[in-house]
Amino acid sequence: MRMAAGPEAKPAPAAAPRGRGRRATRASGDDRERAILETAERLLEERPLAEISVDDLAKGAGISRPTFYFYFPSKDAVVLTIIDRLVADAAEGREEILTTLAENGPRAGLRKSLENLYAAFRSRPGVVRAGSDLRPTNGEARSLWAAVMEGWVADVTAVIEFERARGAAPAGPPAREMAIALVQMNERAQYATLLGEAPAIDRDHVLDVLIEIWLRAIYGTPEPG
Amino acid sequence: MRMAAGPEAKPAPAAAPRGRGRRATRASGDDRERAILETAERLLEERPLAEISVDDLAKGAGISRPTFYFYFPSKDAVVLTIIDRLVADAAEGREEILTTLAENGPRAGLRKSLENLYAAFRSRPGVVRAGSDLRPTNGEARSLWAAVMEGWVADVTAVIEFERARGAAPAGPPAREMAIALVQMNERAQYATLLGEAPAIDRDHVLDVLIEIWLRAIYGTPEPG
DNA sequence: GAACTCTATCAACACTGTGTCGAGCTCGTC
DNA sequence: GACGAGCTCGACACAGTGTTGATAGAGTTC
Repeated sequence: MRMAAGPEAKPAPAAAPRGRGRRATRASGDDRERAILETAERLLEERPLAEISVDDLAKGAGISRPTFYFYFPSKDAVVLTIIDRLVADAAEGREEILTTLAENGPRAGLRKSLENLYAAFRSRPGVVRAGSDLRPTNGEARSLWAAVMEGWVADVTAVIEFERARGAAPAGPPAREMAIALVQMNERAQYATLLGEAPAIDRDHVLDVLIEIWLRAIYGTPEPG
Repeated sequence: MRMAAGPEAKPAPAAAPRGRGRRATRASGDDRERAILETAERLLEERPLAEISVDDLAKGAGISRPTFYFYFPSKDAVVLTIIDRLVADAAEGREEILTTLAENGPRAGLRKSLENLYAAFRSRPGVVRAGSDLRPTNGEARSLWAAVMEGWVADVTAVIEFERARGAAPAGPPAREMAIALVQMNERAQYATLLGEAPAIDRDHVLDVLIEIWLRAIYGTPEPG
């Protein structure tokens, strides 16, 4: 299986490489590129990635299939471009989580951070699903998501360590491993809810439930009897 | 996209319908069917499902591609058969979780239940990955897994409600929604660890970390400062 | 022991989708 | 007015799926 996308190792003279799209240019065909991306976003909200062909994208953008390949090296590359942007959007409004927590207190601060984080995702479930669908077959999708997860894990690890250091949170498992579990829980639970999966937490409760578990996991010690 | 497998609505006279495999028979060709399943299991530990073709399965079982279709309606059907069995294996040794908890106490009981639960999965990571890879494109895989999750969620919901009723656990979010989040966390974290994903909890710590979070989530109340 | 049936087998086909090649069009500019 | 760069697509080669139809053998049944 060929690894999709990535600018060719061809000449590509001047002009900065612009993401996963066309081989460095600035001419008019930018419209086409945008049309392809918009078609993909639209179709992804209608049906899963596996049911969208390169031809669908080409037709949707008003070009032929071979012409599609002038703009993108594969269907995957289109989706990866869209995901890139989504992830960037999600990261954008994000403030330093430690600051948010300090300013608002644990519960409200956590809620603020997570609400902000998921805002971008909630509006494009189809894109989220596509990204998830891509991971099994596409190494680039895997490493992109891995990097995103790693970022969140690092943040949360810092929070846990900070709270433990100032005596607000009790000792427990290694902060990083707790952080991984919590971030993964959020990923999974939010995804299930967003895509309307089988057992899933109700849309209006997800954050409440997840936050409560985070707080208990980080600040609480069980005294089971 | 055709929905894979399922016994045909054809005549199929006597003989109980035997899962997703051949159209009801008992003749010699059982060997072939087994050979296909074994080939699939073997190849899945070598490479992902997407890189295994029907031809690979046929060749591996010493038959031609059309003959494969005599035994299974599709590649997906083969994988679903394997998953069915894996899930059955996993459910097999399982005892009533409430009993286990009552007998061993929360921490040890939970550990015992989860250890037992994951024993079957740990030995066949390739099959687990295949099941996961199948979900995006195969509705049957989705509902099979949904049913499995639903079973676990029901068990855990019962545990939480029981512990709350007897005063061992404090009130909190609806038991079922907590259960969903916790079960989903386990699914995701165990999967990441089993498949050696990017940020993942260390193999030797997963259960410890997950159990600690479960205990704190179920029995603990945070008093954040 | 001829006719009949039912399992099992595969060569050849039809189809869908991907990605490539090469020829050709349309500009701006030298 | 011709050269090159950006852009376009018809036609191809390929890989994979699922189907059809013909056939071989094994096991009744009369």
